[in-house]
Amino acid sequence: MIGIIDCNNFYASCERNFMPSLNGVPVVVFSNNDGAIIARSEEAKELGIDMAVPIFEVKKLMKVYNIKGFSSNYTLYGDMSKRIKYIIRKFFSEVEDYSIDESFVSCKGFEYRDLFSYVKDARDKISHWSGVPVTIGVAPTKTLSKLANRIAKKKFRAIGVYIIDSEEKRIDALHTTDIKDLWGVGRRITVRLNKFNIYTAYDLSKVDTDWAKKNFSVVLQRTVYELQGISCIPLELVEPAKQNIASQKSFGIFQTEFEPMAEALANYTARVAEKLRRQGFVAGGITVWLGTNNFSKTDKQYFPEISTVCDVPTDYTPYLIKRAVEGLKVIYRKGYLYKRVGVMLTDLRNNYDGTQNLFHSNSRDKEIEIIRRMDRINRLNGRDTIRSAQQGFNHEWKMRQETLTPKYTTRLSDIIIIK
DNA sequence: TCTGGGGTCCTAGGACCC
DNA sequence: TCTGGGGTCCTAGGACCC
Repeated sequence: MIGIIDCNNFYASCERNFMPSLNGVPVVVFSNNDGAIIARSEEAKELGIDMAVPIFEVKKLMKVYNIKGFSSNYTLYGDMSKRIKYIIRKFFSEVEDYSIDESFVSCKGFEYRDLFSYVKDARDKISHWSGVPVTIGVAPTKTLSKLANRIAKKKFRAIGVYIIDSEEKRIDALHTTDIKDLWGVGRRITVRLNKFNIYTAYDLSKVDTDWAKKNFSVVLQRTVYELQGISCIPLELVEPAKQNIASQKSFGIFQTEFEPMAEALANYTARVAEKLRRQGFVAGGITVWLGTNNFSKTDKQYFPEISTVCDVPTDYTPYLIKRAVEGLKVIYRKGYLYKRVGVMLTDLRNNYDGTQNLFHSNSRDKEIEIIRRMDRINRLNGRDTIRSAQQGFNHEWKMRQETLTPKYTTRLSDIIIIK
């Protein structure tokens, strides 16, 4: 049996955890740049606030019902996630951290005790100790455990646990689930499946698995097997090495000129390079892209992209910034209203994999020393205390975050002392 | 006026190898 | 005049996830 532990309304619950006055009050969290809704408390859902709606469409509604809205605070959510996962490991020894707010756990070996009371106790303690309520679904496969979790949220909210442990419960869960709500079936596949008269998880569980592979893909074939109760998506207990690290952000206001965008790009590159070093990787390549506002019906659209290979795989920020800005120079055109710029470090490998380029002088040792000291100074004195000149100081492009809460758990200056 | 960001996996087709 | 078969690797694009 496999369990999925899912935090309820995670971002909204994190905000609420540090502001008890928000209990019982409708709360929403905005996407970066305060653009759209990405999390809602139960109360906000009941008031008809949908997921991914642009803020300007619900501004009125928010005012009328006094819905509290917050800019997303990923530093806070990331740290809360770490704490919750630490607690989860007190109750389950085999855990796959699946996303910021979800973990799959193995319930193998629990046949010898009362599975329900063990999971229920774990659920209550994880919720209580972390301050973020969680729900647990348990079933023979990952896909079915997701269904179980959904049922727990919809029908057994107060209990917070649902287990599919009989044929009867499996069939019932399949009948009451629409294919569009299935893990692994998105918008496109839903439309195509509907054309074959497949509307519920039950319909899909009845199709021939070879047919699913032939007409769709192995991905859908696996989903069909999993719905039938045959597990074929295993728990991944070891986190696979990252392949890419990327950063893109929308500008607070449209940009037209090269310089401010190069400045934004240099800053995003500095961020991904830090992340790269923290994880002990070097990057073999770098990709840069630009984009106009794809929602506009009247603006000219332009979404260029360029990929280059580093001379030597590296984690040296000044080099990466130089390459990124060179790339930007190639794809930038005057005359567009730009909405975002992005950068991705690709072809990641361990930094002890010391590939050397025959035609480059061996200056790597010096770079390592420089970057090590820079990271140390910035860690002690704050990010970007030492920065590349290209990163600038103006930052007129920076995203909107008008209702950002403090980084309660991670930044010294934000910790509130109660006397 | 105003619409997020960071990832992964799969597939088909082309280039290339012997 | 007539020109194979089996395989790998890479890339772009599509689809999905939270």
